[in-house]
Amino acid sequence: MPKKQRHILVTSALPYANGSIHLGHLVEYIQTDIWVRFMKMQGHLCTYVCADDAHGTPIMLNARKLGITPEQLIANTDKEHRADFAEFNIDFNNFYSTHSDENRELAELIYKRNLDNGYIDRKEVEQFFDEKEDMFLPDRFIKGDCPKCKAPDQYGDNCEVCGATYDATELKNPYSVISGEKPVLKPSEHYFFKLSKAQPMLEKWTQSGALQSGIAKKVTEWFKDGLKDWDISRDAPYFGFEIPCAPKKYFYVWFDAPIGYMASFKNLCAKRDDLDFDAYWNEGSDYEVYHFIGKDIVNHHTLFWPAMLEAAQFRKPTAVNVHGYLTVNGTKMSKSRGTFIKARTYLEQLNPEYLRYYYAAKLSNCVEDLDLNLEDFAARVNSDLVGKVVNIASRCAGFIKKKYAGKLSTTCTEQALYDDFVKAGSSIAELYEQREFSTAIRQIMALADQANQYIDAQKPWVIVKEEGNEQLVQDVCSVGLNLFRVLVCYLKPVIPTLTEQSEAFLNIDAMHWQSINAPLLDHTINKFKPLMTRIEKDKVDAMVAASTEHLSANAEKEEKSVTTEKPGHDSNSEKIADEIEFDDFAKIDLRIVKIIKAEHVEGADKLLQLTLDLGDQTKNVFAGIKSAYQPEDLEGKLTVMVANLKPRKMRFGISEGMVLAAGPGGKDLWILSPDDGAQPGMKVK
RNA sequence: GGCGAGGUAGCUCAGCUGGUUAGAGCGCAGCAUUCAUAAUGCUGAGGUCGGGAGUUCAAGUCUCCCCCUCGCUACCA
Repeated sequence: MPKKQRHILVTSALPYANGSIHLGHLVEYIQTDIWVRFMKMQGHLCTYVCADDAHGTPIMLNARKLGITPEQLIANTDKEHRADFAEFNIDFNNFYSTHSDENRELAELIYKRNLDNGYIDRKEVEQFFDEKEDMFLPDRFIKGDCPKCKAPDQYGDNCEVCGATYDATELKNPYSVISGEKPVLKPSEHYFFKLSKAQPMLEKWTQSGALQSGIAKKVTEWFKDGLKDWDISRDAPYFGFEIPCAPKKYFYVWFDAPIGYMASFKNLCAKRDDLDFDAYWNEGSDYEVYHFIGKDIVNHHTLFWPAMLEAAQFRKPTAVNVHGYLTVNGTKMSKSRGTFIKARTYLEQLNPEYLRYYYAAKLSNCVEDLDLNLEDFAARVNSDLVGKVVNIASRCAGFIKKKYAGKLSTTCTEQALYDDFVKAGSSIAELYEQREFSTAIRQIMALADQANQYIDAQKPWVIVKEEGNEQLVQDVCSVGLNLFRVLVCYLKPVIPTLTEQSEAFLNIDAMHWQSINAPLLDHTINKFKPLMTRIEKDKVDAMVAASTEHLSANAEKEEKSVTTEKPGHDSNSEKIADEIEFDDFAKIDLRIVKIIKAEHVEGADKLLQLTLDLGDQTKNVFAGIKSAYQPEDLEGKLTVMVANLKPRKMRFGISEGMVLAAGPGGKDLWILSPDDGAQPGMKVK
């Protein structure tokens, strides 16, 4: 029965135009592409758009390094990305760029409406500035020593060694990655999107069923402390769009990136009569819009983006579908292990449909990570696709071709079996729609087993030897090929190329979901050619070898420290840290201080606020020692502090250093005290 | 430290609202078969369902505690 045709717009996250597509990216594009192909097979008007995310400082600087313009850089990347996607059969209806006229117009329009509706604020902020390069530095372009574990050369947002997150201004010995100079703090006026104003709407929308339950729950955490306004401007020089009426101020790349979804679609609408931009995007539209994204950008798509849309009187997404990360052989992708595999490296060795199938066989609608176990990958694909599915055609085709001139029987002798296969389609369709691909695949493979069992039970290779069985052999093999046709139809969203070749072999038109309702009878097929060959281990090995980068000893150590050891909690078993130079130690200015005031902090469970006398000055320090000390017990005591620790903004004020204490925590915590005679301000050395 | 997700056969994973001897595929062992790209079919071995306690007539499935993995987050200075 014909269902109502739905109008569906689907997007995958925009790949950044500063790097190559790798197998991690492909989880998302393959997941989305399968879903879209399925929807199209159902007869819906489903449109899949994407674009390169082309703006931002990294692109600007990388272009500069290569001695080309950012426009040239993104044009090169565009070409590369398109080629990779095309070979992986990612069938975008449009692949565009955020650096486009449509995107500029839409970004300006959305910004203007946001402004008119009172969602834009201006505030002065202090940021690191590279005086030599004459530019403000994003977090990733400032490095320094981790304020927590002191690991050198850490980025301005978080430490890859100990995992701490912090503001760039907290880094010790900061330097600009671009010039190497020490950055200075400089004020600048920034434009903010008032996310706080959208919070009531978001609290409702995020719990309305548009998100997976796990994601919806996580999002509620962000609401607890109130949403912070979002900085959407960057100062020149910046590769992006200038903000209207704000010279030298540019839209932050993350502001115009999601607008790129709309821009790509708008660009497509101009080329197609059957797509009306407004019908999809105007407030109150009952057409469907879905975003497929990874779990790393949930906040952008569940908070910023719907808020921007709401504040610009556009409709919000129907749903945001989040998937997990890819791991390879059970761990994070790693360059030194050769598991950071680029799309192109894969394509040089292996058939893209292998990967599409393997991902499909493991994807569900949950946010769980997906593991590409390379051994399992080969075993699974070889067994399922080559051994089971393709084998059905292969073992029947010969008889039909040789003995019956390629002609299938005029009747189906196993109508009940065939009908079972057709019936299974509704459950499989439901699973595809729900993005439960792994379950769908399992059901399809169970059918493939049944088909092989049927052929095995009939043994056409035996009966063919007896006189008078001509019709029976033809019937059995015709049933086999008809079952094969159903299987391939169900797999079509996953392995479109194999399906296409099968359609050519079966001599039929491109299949849609209803094509297999009745078996092929009295129909001539073409010669069978191997549809898919097995994955050879050498190819997988070659791919890993080609992906293996031999890192410098230093980088390798860094990578190791990320994946293995974490700081232990048991103080007694804590290993002595790596050896340091005296100079490293000398950087730490330890001083004797007198606690002249100690008090409780309103609203803090663990902190005490200490006022410390260093002789010639006093410092304010928040210390997490409330569990072990009463304020009155501390006042008047001498202790030791790190006096040159960079001040850190905490929830309750600025902390200008730290006092030293030992112990596992809780009540077992002891601050240090000097022997009698030490005076406040004395340097500890 | 808090929150979330997860820990089920060698591998990849199913197990809904608690209910008979815990499942599938792959791998492995044996048998059959040789139409098919060494493909297929049958049979079998393999798990104290992360650990412990509890609720219950009954727990992989519910509660509590603990351990491990992965995220996010913090009063981490």
